[in-house]
Amino acid sequence: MDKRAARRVDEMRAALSERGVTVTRRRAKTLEALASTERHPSANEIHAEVRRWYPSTSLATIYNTIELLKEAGQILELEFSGAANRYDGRRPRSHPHLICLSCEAIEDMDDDREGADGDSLSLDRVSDATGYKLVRQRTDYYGVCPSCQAATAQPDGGAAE
Amino acid sequence: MDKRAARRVDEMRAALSERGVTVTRRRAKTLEALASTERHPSANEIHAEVRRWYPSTSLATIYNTIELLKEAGQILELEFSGAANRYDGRRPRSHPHLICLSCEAIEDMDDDREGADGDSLSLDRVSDATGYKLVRQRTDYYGVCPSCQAATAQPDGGAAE
DNA sequence: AGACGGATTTAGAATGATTCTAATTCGTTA
DNA sequence: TAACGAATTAGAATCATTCTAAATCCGTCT
Repeated sequence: MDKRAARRVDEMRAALSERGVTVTRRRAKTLEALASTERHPSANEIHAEVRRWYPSTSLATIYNTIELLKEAGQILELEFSGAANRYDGRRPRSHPHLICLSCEAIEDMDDDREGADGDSLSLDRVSDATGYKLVRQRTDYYGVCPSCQAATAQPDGGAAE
Repeated sequence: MDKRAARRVDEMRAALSERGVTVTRRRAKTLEALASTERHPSANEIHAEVRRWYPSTSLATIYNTIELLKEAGQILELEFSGAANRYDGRRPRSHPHLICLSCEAIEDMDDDREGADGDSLSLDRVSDATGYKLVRQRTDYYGVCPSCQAATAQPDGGAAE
């Protein structure tokens, strides 16, 4: 686990403790799984990871922990109807994602130098304009990622279609 | 059905026919249901509407028609994991929505005078910046709509919290 | 150490939207 | 009318998520 992930785990831990939630060993592993990947895992993938340490862990426990993290505002849930939801535990504030329709990869769009509150500013502006009391936003771009494009490219390498 | 809805139904019809899809009576009613409401109905709601004319209509037929419309780029699908998907048949191009977490209403955010291609410009820009071949985007704002705020307001009507 | 109590966890059942399947019906054309 | 392909139906299947009741864990007190 790199330094950034460790810092993130500490933040999540603190946020949970603050709400009176015990951070059990399984929960700790769940936090680690979330903090140490860029891949936006599904509940199943987190489950598989936690199971490597605690093989008896039930999927319900993973969902339970995810729910607690959501309540604490420490995780971003990306909903899909056909497929499993995906989770971003590294950057819990709303931010845009790039979603590959071919390989289902999900990438953060903003780079790491996110100055101040770029996002919430916009939330506030929209709240003012619409009268809604907004709490989060979702912005996602759907398409085909560069490596999937390469994988399906024509042999002649020319311009597409 | 107002003029705008009628025009929209014609567009959808044309788009389907162009692809060799027969527009049966059930399908026509489905188009009408989609074109004549601002409410972003779920498959179930569309089903209920179509059933008023053709009571034997199966839910599978609705999903089938939705699929055809998606392929023709004539409908916007808003996915949710816990709840049913909602559909926007009036404005099939990507555009932002306001989603009320309390009453589940979904409102279009842009007003009607959408000049040219505000959206796709942004899609192109992001495509260039990321190398993705993007085909659509999703932008949604989640919060509590004005009328739900009013419904839960304190009796004294003072500033919140 | 032993007992207690509340929180956590488990396994499996329940839920609900969506998709699939096989059989039936419909519409058109000959 | 017969025949064909497309559309439709009812119900089963799928699958992520949530629920439930029972079992387990863990810290605390005796």
